Amino acid sequence: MAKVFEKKELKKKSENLSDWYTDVVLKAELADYGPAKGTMVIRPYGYAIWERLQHILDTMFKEYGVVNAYFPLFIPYSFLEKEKEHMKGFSPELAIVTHGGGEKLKEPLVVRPTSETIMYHMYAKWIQSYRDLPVLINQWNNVVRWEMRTYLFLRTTEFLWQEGHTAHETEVDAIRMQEAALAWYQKAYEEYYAVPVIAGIKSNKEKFAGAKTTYTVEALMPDGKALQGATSHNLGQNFSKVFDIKFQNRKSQEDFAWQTSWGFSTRSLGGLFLVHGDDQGLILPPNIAPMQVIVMPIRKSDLSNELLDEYVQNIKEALLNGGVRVKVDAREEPSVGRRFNEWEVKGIPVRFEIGHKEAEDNTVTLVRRDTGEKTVVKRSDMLVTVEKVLKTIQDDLFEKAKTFRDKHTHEVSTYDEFKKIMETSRGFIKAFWCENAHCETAIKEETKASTRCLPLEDIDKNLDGVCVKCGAKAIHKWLFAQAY
RNA sequence: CAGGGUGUAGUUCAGUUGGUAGAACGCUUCGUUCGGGACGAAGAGGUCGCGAGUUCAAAUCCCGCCACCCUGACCA
Repeated sequence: MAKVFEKKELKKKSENLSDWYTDVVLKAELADYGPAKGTMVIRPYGYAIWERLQHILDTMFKEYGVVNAYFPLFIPYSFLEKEKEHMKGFSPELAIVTHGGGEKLKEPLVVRPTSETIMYHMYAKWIQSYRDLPVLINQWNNVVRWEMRTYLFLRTTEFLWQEGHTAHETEVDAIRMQEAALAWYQKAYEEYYAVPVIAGIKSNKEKFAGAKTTYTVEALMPDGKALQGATSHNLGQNFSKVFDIKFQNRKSQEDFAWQTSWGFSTRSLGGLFLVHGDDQGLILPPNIAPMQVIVMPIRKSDLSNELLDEYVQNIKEALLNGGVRVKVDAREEPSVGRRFNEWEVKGIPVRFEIGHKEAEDNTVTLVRRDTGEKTVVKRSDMLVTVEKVLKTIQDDLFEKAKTFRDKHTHEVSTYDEFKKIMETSRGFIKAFWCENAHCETAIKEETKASTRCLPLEDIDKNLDGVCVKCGAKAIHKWLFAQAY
């Protein structure tokens, strides 16, 4: 097993997850605190990760036929009031502009917490006929929700996301869209973030304000709390009826559009960082890492370094041509040990150490960030080996996270077991629930665990059980956890 | 909003009974180094969170305010 070099200044993940998280986000230069409360600056390294994710999701959206657009940041206050549930859900966390240009506004403007209302106002103008459908529009933007307490990436006053908003002829079409979005999110988490998720449907209490149903992907964090990774909503005709999105259908009848909305935010990055890091810092899965390989030339002052530099350049070009995202760290300072540490904190999956030895032997020394394992690789095998190692790291990280998740998923049949787990290791709990909101609220108050979802794979199972809380008839095992 | 904590150099912090500002790391320059946080020399850097007060004198004492962090309720 490879030697592990301890970080002197970094807080230990193994001791306190939340201290470690804050520390690593700042030291890896992912983000910094903004001057106004609850705001966050996403620094270039953190933003590069977000840009990768944007590219990945955006490609999937476009293949499906979703197009991008941009809608205004400001929404007339009255728009929010139109859909009752939507208003009720969002009113406590709205930022409202009351003055502009030195004058009090006649109608206050809401800084968008989400764009259903303003987009659907426009959709009503654009949609007349079934021939205008479907409308599949996404926007990459920022939204503001005035949270009481904020946390880097996981909960900030302003956050970045994409919000897809669609209108369809039939509910079947809408549900197909809703499911497609959920599948994209699952894929982003599992294949790129290497974070296993459970896809399911939200309870009435937990669903999006104004939605008919909400799909979610839920991930388990190392402290046993769950992160709602992304959501996809079937809005039914709730919004089309209040925003008057009417069209004439194929039978020449007037009908309201069937709608969906779906979103994936920078919160997901918080989950990504929490899941994979260790006491040495971040570990980024190769598929999402902006830099997959960091090449470190190791110079000698008593030798000419010309050949070494040339060899390093040659390696870099070969990697780039092979489609590997690579950066060379040829800085003279600080010393090499410190630079190793910097890149480890940043979680670059693979490091190449290239000194005179490697340059002479036509090799590279390859070091895995996740295991610390060092191997000497022949120049001729380099590209194939790197690709293999990157894939192995990606798979290993996913498996490791999945093993943890499965180990911390408990099926319980009694409320005592339920409470005991919540008091100790936490994690996911699968238990029968009668689907009555009273029990859901009581469980949350008593154990902090809320329903996360009814896993999709269990929806069609009609089991014969009793509610873990009240003992009434229950047909589904729901997934519970304390939420982030 | 409630509870806890903290505000002094870029960062982390020390600063005794009130006496006029310190350390470490970081930063800059020069030189020697580089296979796991190197070393030497020289340097730059402060409205002690803000306001009012007590005092000959306040980082230090009193009063008020503000900001941020952590823990809860809310939430993607």
